[in-house]
Amino acid sequence: MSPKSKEQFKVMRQQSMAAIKEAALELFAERGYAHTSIARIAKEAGISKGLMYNYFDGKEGLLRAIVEDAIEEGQQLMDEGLHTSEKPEEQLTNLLNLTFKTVKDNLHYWKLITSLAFQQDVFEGIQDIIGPQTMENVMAIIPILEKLGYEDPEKEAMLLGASLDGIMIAYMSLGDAYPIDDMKEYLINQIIQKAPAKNNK
Amino acid sequence: MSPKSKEQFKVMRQQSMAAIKEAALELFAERGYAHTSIARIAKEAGISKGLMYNYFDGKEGLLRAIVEDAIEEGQQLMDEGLHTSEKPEEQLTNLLNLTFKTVKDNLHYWKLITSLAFQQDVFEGIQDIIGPQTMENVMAIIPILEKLGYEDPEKEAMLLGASLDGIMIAYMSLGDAYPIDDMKEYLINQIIQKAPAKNNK
Amino acid sequence: MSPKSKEQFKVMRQQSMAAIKEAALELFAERGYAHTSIARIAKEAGISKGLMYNYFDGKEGLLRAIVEDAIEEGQQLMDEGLHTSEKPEEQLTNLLNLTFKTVKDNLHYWKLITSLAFQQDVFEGIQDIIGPQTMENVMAIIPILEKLGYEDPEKEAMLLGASLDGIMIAYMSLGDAYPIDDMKEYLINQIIQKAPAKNNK
Amino acid sequence: MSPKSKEQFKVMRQQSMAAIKEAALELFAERGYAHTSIARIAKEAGISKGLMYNYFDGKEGLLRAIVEDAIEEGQQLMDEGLHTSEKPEEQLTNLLNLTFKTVKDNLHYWKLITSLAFQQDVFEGIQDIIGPQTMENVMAIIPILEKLGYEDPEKEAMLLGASLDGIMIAYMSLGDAYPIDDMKEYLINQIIQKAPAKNNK
DNA sequence: TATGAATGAGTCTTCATTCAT
DNA sequence: CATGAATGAAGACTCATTCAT
Repeated sequence: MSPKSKEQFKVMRQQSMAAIKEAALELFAERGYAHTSIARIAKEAGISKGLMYNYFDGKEGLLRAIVEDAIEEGQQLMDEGLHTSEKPEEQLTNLLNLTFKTVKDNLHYWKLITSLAFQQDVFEGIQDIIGPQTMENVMAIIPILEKLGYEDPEKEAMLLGASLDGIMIAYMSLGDAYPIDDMKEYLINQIIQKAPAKNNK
Repeated sequence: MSPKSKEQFKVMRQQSMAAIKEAALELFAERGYAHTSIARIAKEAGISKGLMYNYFDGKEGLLRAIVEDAIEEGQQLMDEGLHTSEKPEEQLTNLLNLTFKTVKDNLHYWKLITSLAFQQDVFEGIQDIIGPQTMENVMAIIPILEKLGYEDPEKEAMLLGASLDGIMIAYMSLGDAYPIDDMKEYLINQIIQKAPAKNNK
Repeated sequence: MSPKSKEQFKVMRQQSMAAIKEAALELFAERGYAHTSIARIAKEAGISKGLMYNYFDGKEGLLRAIVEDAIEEGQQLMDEGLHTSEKPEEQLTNLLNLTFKTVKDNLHYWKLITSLAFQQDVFEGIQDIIGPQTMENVMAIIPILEKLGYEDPEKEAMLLGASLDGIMIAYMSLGDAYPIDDMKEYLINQIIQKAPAKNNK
Repeated sequence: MSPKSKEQFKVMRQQSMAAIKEAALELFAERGYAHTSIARIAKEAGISKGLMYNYFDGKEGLLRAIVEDAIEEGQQLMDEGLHTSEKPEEQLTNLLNLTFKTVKDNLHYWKLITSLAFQQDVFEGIQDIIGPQTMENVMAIIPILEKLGYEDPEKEAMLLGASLDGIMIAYMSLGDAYPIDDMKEYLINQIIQKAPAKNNK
């Protein structure tokens, strides 16, 4: 009733929601959305099944909330990466380094996102969130590639986006058996070296 | 005196199996394995639920049969592509053209295969079939890239494999909104052009 | 069309029916009626599922046919046992020896009959066959026990019947771990020895 | 603020479990395990199909829980029967009276146990519970028979066990048409009378 | 706010039986 | 007479969701 207890409730609410999302994220990513039960999530999060329905709009709503979090976080990091330097080589290097770091640090998020990306059995709302975001990321890279002298920076950006997706998928599938750091270095080098250099007056 | 001949039975069986696999392939690819019910497959294939169990070892067995078909077909095409020319540029061009054509012609297969490739909720046996096959395809490209003068053909092959995966995924997600043919041309050109040319004499 | 082929058909018919009953008996006895499928019986008997329905009235009809065979055979042996001697001790000994031998030689039959005897989930017709037969066997022993001097031969016959049932069940459950031959000797001795001796002159 | 208390939940659980076990016991005993469906049990118990799975590990788990209850109860009564007197005749009389009373009072339990005892289509775990228990009961009787002067108390105990089994089966099959009380009296008398009397100085 | 008992629709799977040939 | 493909009803089991407290 008192303002203080309202504040306390809010904190508890946040904690519970975070716990639920964290548990669900890990389970969705590792075992798949369909094979993860609400009961299991609740158990892992240390709360009751019923409580989940106080905070999220069912299982689907929970998934949506997680995906939205992931997108938001991804966007923030992408923005940071773009504003660290003026030199396109460094911008690109920073951006890719950041991308790889982010994926490695938040493997659960990316496993989930990627697996949802082309699962048609997932609720439509989710696809509508993921698709545009990918587009945006590609768009952000175009100016950098332009400055590097690429004649067709749109295509190169799309190719880079596809390569990144492919590398991430391999990494997610194979785990540490995949030489992701070597691939990162190789990818960055290739993009910078094959760029028409003279443009860089 | 006149029971159905063995030949007749064989034909019936093969027709039913084909109908079931065809219906299941489309549904698995478009709606996902988990969200496709046996009842739906049977309805789509025009047979009863029970008949599926005469031919396949449950839902999982059906999936496995479909995947094995896909792998087998993919392998055949890959082999063909490698033996059409001696020039590495042509070999690569042929191989990639063939790959893109195959994927476009058998979109259901590839959607399914790709979606399974990093779905954790799928049975282990399936993963064990898909993984090695991908490896083999990458290995087959290494010698071609070597002849093209690449210093690190293994890495370049892995990068190419990843790029292909990424392009295919985008195409599968976005459909004809994705300029897959342009991407193919661009990819082929890039790989050939950025190859250390002098090696070729 | 010719008489000869009619005869041949009859022989084939008998062979097929016998093969089916034999296979079904073993499977029913060892795995239970409910857990034995028609498909399995047909496979074991080396015939097709459909053929079974030419000879028997479904799964239940098959069971009934087998039980009737068993009852008939049991009755024959019981009759033989009664007419081998005039001395009640020998009659009893013969009868029990024969009973034990029959059960051991036709374990499948007796396992099946006994398991059916107090399974309420079995079709009513079956119970109606088994119950009276048991009664008859008990009745047949009464005169022997009377001659042995028992004051209450009906009760003693019922007790003997119950003991036999119990021993058989233990043997069927435990197999050769149960000392059935020792039990037989012991049972026969007990019945003869505890009989009021003076009658025996 | 006021969720249901743990105590309340516990009561609810126990009520539901008891209702389920009670309904299942009766149905299993009267219609057989295989022919009793979960749906029927739920209907009879007045709960939903799903609830059963909250408390028991499937149909088999339910059966096991019931059997374990029966075994436990049986063991308790057996222990009581042994400690009421020092005279072997009275001990035996008490034990058998108690056994018959228990069976009559808990007919469902004993029908179920007995029918399971030699049903091959029942899960192995169940057999492993029933077998040893039967053995124990037989062993407990040996010392009493020894005191009564039997030369071979092991065999006599096994015979007694078998007779009891046989009587119970007849009673279970025929119901009140079987003179179970007369049989009890007769059995007790026979065992005591045929015992080598002089031992009893 | 929080709990977890209860629900019931939906799923996979089995199998006795039918039937065209 | 003989086959085995095909059927479909029935059963066990799962799990997202609701609700009384």
